[in-house]
Amino acid sequence: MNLFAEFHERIASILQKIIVSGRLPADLDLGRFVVEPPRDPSHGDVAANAAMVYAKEAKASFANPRQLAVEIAAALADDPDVAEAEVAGPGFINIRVKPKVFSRILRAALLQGPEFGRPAPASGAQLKINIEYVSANPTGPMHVGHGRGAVFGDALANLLAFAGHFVTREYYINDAGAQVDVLARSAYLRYREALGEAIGVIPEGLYPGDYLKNIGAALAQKYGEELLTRPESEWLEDVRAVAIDGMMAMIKEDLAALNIEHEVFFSERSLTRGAEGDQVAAAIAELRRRGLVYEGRLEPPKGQVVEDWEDREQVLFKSTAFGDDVDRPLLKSDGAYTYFASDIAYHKAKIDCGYAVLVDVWGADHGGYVKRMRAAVDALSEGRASLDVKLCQLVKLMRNGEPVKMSKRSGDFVTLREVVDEVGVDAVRFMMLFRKNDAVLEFDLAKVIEQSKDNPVFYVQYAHARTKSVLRQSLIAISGIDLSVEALAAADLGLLQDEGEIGLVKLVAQFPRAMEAAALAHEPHRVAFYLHELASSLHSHWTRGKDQPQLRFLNEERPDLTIARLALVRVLAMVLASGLGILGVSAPEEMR
RNA sequence: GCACCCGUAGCUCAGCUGGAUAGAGCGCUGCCCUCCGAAGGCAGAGGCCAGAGGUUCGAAUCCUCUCGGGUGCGCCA
Repeated sequence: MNLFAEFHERIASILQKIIVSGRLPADLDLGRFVVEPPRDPSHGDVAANAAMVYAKEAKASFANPRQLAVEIAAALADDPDVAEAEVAGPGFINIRVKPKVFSRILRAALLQGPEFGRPAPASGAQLKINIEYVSANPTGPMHVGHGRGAVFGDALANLLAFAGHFVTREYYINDAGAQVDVLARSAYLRYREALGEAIGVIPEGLYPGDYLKNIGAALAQKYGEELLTRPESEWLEDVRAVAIDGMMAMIKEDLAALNIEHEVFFSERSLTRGAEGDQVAAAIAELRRRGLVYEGRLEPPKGQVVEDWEDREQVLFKSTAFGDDVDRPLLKSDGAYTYFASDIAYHKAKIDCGYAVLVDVWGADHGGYVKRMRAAVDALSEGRASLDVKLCQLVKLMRNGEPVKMSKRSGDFVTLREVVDEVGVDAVRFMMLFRKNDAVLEFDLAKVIEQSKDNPVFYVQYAHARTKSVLRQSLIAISGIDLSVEALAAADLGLLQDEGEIGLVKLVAQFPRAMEAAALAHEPHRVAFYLHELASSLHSHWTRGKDQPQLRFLNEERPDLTIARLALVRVLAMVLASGLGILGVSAPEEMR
């Protein structure tokens, strides 16, 4: 039940009648106006801009937007839910709803529980969505930047699932490029070390991290000294496989520490070595069939020196036909596929799976790659699928306002795991979601564990704990009280008349709309900000009970009012828990 | 040189796919605990929304240009 969506429908049907009467054009797009909570509460509960949006189309029959607004408002006044509908400013329609509407919403929220805010399945808006995130190279442990993409992708997946979509969480394993060969060589060195050899300093060009020692040991365990005497060409493949498996196991552990679990791990290597043959070749052939692949030359990039530029004829994808800046090569000079070619095949596989929406979560340093990827998806899907690439900006790790030194020395950097272990999952997840994905994030290790109002994680969790505290308290203070959903739903919710209570109810009424908007925009941070606002409103109302005891939730002289208030408190607890659940952050019962 | 992202209070950031007098936290000033959890709240000061044009009933939001910061620019992934 979404109050604002309901009024959008009602106003649309009023407009429809005006259309039938011939005073508005028949082809009017009734989705263009918005119905929203007004920023200023004195403007009422619901505001619509329909009259102004259609001012141009209404010109023939209405002298000005206000006149159209007056007609709409007059029609709305007959609505049994409307207490008052008036026209303000250049043509805003401000609606004040009857108290029973809020009682109804509160009751619906109680009865729907965790389902509150989820669009009805009948809305027909469910999409098959694939969201690919993390996809860190399997060559080392994840750092904090990876963590941001991981948390963002995971919360977005939760959000889209909450919004009723069919969501698949996917990880693309870059196990085919040159860097996994480097990984294999690095692991081989550790293997020799594990067998007792003194390997000295790790040579330039190999991964130096200590985390490879385990892989070396595993190799020694599995192969004994067997690989020592063989040439690289004979051990590379096996060592690589073991190393990649080991790295992926490590990455999965790091993700598990953040409560993240992917459903699909898609191997880049499988695109060319899998059961389905060479899917990259197939994808290129597909594009070629559509006349989007040709042999040609590229200009060297201007404004920067490319030392070993070799002007040669190459196989190009005509991505400029889909908005890219230049056409992109599909084959390297040695004849192997470019990474882009593999990625085209990978996205083709997702499209062929029937996904209507593809979401890729990347680091901001891959921004230059977005246009060509979207071009490829547009070319291959022919409108059946859309691609949204979400770029996550970097994370600046701080401690008490001072940047944390990231030593460039061999493999010595702050890992994601270290941060999670230090401050906890909830703090990491919430803080990374309390910022827009494309804004640089300052992450202060000291502040996120501070238990005060300037730490939004605790601020919101504390609000939830407080609601639970009241419910616990009520059981002690009022003997025989029934806190079941059914009993609370039967309360006379019209007794909630204090402005603080009404403000809270109104925020609850906005929850479905806020979640829907966040899902539509692919912006989970909006969930975090909604929760922060709700928490703030609760804390504020709570403190009013200090000076005005009659405002406290528990009022022994007014059992009917107390039950109504507890119904509100229970809904608040549920909405907070629901929102925190989308973010993947826990909702503690108490925080003493 | 080109493309993409960012520029909002002293600091860190929101601003609900164009709405009404631009918001929050920190910091600063002054307040509120015999009382459901003060890990909280209230009040005040603080802004040419980088700048200039344009689009329209209406712009922090959309378009163009300028300035400033970041990222990237066949064969790396």
